Amino acid sequence: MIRVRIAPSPTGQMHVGTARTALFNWLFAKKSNGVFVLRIEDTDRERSKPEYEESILKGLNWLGLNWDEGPGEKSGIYKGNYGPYRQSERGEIYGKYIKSLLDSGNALWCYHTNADLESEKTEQIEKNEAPRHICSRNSKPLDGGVIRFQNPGGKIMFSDLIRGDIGFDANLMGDFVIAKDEQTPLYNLAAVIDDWEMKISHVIRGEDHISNTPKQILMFDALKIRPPEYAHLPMILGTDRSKLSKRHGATALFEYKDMGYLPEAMFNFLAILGLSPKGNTEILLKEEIIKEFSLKDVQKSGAIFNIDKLNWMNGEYIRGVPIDKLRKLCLPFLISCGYAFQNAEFEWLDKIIALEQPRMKRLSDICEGAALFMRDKLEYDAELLRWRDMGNEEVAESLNSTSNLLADILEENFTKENLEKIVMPKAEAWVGTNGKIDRGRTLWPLRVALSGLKNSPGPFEIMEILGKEKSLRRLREGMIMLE
RNA sequence: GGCGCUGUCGUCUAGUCCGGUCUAGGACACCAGGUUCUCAUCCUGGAGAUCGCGGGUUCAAAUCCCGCCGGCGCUACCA
Repeated sequence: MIRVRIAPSPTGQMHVGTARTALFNWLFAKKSNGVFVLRIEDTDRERSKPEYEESILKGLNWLGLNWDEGPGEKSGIYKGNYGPYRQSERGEIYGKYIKSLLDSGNALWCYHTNADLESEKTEQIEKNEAPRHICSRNSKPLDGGVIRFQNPGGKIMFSDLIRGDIGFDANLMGDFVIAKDEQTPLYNLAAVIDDWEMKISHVIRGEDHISNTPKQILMFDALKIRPPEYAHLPMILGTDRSKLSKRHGATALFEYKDMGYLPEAMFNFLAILGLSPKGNTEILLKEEIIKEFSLKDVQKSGAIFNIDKLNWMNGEYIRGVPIDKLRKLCLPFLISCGYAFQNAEFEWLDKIIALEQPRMKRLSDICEGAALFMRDKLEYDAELLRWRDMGNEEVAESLNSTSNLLADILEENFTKENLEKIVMPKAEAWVGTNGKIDRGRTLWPLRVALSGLKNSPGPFEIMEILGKEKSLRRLREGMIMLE
């Protein structure tokens, strides 16, 4: 039975790296009909915060990475997921193992002072040796103290599912600390115990854990239990190739949600970051991603988080969303930039959204797109109305004649098709000295007067949404600006 | 410093195990042309990688061997 886990520590907002690790674990589990477990590693009581745990659970939920078991009840806020395992609630289990390690002599109390340890370390570094502390039973018992693993030394080898054989010299690691006291294990011990207790078959985690692996294997051996398989994923990098961090921009999953990225796009993007799909397309359905997933195909080197590609991919996903659903997704963004809509206005809003859809890379782009329809008075430079070598009077004349044409159309016939049928013949009637039709003489001033923008959707689409009265008013205002 | 991981277009990668089919393929970004004015979408095309560097083996190396260099990670009573 394949059993995997994601074991984040709630010491910050959910990171995209954590999301990627979770995704790969989830994919591996789904692919092999296994079980995906969520374990909150909150043994560091100082830094762990409930709000960060919530960020993790919600983040997993947002991406659709549901976990398959947990000690708690299925809870409403996480859409029917179980409460997570928390290391802070498993002290008794750890205590049992720590005691057995102490009893068997595989671990012992160490009472060396920080100052002693520090000077020992400095000395070792000066001698170009690996910094490590080897502790013996002769240390003088004082208050405080920590529990150290009695490192038997030797060579440790393990076969990484992504990188192949990796070897370490255990003698270089010294007697590392495994617990603060008999109830409080540190990360490495807690992970070993939980992975065993939870029958985890494969540990799929970030590359930054490679050097923890030999220590964990040593403890598995001391406990006479079998270690899981390991797979270490490459890191997600910032543009300077260092581990993705805040100075590179957004690192929290929810920052991306708040910027208007769709979970489906994020899922797809994260899933192909560091590997490449077989076909020529990288836009893949969730089912296809699961079907194609294989740890063997995962790249070994770190991958830069390429925001350009995410933007493109998000745009692709936005284009695939049905309008009524896209409206629901856009509404919060519209509200946050100060636009409110009644239910009765949704039909009208939908037209705007449909128009902006091919232009959007992020949901937040809808604000800018909707602005030209929402504003009462457009503000732009009259210069913008001029097409090529046209003078102000020519532009005003163009606007005026178009305006006259439009005035004869009934309000209910203000549709893109109708408007086009009536205005286009005028636009095509103007032929330059070179014998070429110059539609721009009609269409450019018209579109600018309607939108106030250098770049915008077409004039007919805009007019359909604006309606007759508003459209004509904007043309008048344009003409006034030219005087 | 020590230990470990890693190195193909700007970026993500295919190819490396089993050397020739690789004048190195795809995706994003970029550039150009086309599609009713601009933008976006869409379509077509283009540019872009002496396969980190140096040796060696071979008729033949991105692919095998050796050396070097670079990048990153870990080096906590954090996880």
